[in-house]
Amino acid sequence: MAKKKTIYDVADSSGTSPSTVAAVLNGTWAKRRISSDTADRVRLVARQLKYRANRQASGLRTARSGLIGMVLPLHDNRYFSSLSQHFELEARRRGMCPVVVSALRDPEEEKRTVATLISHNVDQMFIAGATDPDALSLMCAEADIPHINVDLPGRLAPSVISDNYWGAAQLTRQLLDQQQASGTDAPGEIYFLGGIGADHNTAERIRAFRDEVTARQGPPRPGQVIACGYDPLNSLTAMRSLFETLGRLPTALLVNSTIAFEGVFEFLRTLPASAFEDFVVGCYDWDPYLSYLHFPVTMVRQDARQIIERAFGFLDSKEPVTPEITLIRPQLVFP
Amino acid sequence: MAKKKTIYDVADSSGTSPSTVAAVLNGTWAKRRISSDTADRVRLVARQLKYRANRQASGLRTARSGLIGMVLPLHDNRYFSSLSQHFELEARRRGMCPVVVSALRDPEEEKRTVATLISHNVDQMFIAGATDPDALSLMCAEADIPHINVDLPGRLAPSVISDNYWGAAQLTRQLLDQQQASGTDAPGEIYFLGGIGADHNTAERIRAFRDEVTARQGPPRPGQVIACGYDPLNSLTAMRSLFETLGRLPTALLVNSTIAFEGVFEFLRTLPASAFEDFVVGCYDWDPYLSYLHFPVTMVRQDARQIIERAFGFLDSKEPVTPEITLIRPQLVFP
DNA sequence: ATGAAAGCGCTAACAA
DNA sequence: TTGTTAGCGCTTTCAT
Repeated sequence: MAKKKTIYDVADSSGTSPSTVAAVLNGTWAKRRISSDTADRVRLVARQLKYRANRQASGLRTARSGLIGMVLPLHDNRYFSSLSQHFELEARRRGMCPVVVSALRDPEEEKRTVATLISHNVDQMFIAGATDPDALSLMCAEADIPHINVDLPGRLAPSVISDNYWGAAQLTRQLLDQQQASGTDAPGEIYFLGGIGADHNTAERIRAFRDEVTARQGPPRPGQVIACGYDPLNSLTAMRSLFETLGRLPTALLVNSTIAFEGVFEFLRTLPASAFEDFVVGCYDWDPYLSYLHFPVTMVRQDARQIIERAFGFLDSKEPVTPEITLIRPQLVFP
Repeated sequence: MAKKKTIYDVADSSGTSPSTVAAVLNGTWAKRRISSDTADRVRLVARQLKYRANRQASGLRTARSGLIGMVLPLHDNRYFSSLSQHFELEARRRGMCPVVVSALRDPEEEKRTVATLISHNVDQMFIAGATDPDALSLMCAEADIPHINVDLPGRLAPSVISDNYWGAAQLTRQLLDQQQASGTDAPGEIYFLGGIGADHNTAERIRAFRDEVTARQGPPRPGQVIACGYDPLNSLTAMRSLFETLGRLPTALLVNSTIAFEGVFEFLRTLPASAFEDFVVGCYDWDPYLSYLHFPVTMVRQDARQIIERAFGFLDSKEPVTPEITLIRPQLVFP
């Protein structure tokens, strides 16, 4: 293979110097007042030689890279992939190369990932849905890399997250309204299912659920909140035992994630149509097909676009960095 | 902020030399036969100083980067995100840092993306679902970067893609069987809807559809294949006008993608249950919720894991590179 | 308006 | 077993 061309090759072939070539080719143009003659010649030769800049070299020199990193739990999840999609869009708009890496909610993997990205000198970092955002924050801080938390809040950097409390409150209220309309709003009749109590987002949603239920029906029993995790298998089991305990469906149910909903539905589908007569259900998170089931589902759709835009807003601004939390309201999607 | 530590700092503080430090810290360990004493001392000091290797520098020197790139159309699509998820997994397993960038099926964006990745000296490249794989192949070849096509085949590098013909043939046959079972298998009664005829994958699926239909009922009329694109709005319109033309649903329908299916369903849901009596439907591509609709849907699930694994197989092997196409059979998912 | 040269942090000969 | 040194390709003073 032909050896890679460098600015020296271009300089030689165009009868100029490396520094001139560099200036012409990377827009430092203005500083050095280069004649448009030379500039044109350099560009021509560069094209002929198929010169390609080496970002490692320029990065080494400038201590920057043009890369912007994002650690993400997973790709195959509608909400997360929506985050990364918008992240890439905004990164591009800023002339940077987005680098999204998933770390599977594994704390060690998250740290390794961040360390790797730092070693490649990413200019900025998005920490999305990390299990321990602050640990990653520290790493970034030590490397002097501007960074921001997204989806889950941290204490050491600005965080832009969904307003989980608000979203869950709206959804709960909606379910309670529907319940009331069908006259089945007896205390103890609405349930929250799915998620992990220790998780910040789930905790906020549960808090909202409790508050709203309390306002209408008095404080819920502990058994009304079933934080059985996200796995469909768990939610299937939980749903089945709930049904067996009650001898029927609850009159209202809030499912915490589309994934948990899969398990719930797996059970629901086994029931006859009559079982759904006085049943209202909602899901925190959105999936187009959820609106296509044989009973209506109210959903909460998180605003990935706005979350990302606001997050970039923090990184773009030259304001001093304070670890404030910005809440972005999700959208209620009616059946 | 404290200035960044280099191997020189570590060398000084540990009373050794830069090359020793480098050797200890990056596993060149074996070549230089370093005493475990020095090694330990170096590692200790490195930790104390919070030394972090600079991959740009080492990459510049070695003409490698430890990065492995992937260009992808989109993130928010179950199949693609499944591809990237497996890609990352395998990349990690090989000690490389995966860099996935989406280019929105925009040929220019694809080229820009690949150029950027090349300029960062990625060691290998995955070209997934690109609009013009060969253009990207050429760029990689010029930069001497081993690369591979995935999801869509190219002529200049090995390609690992779904066996679209096989999958669509299976699906079509399944639909024809069901149709036959209900005695509605009159010629002209099965339709293919969605996708773009010019797209390789769609073309293969249509070819299979044609062949299977021909075998059973004789060649389909042109109108039985409706390649109206992927947009749900288009498929909604197409579906509606098909219904109006026939005065009812066709007895069998193969929808080419879950996205197109959204539009189809948007129309179907407006119909009374009676309309579905003699209706069988299949979808090329998989979504868990599609099995939850009020009528059964047979799906084709592409095997992202195997596609990625085989693709890595090509890159791992030292065999001479030939632009062969490897077909991976998808899985038929029954309702 | 342009060139020369130092140096970013690391690796790999080559010495010792 | 370890140290010295010459680059990798680029940017950036400082000269001219």
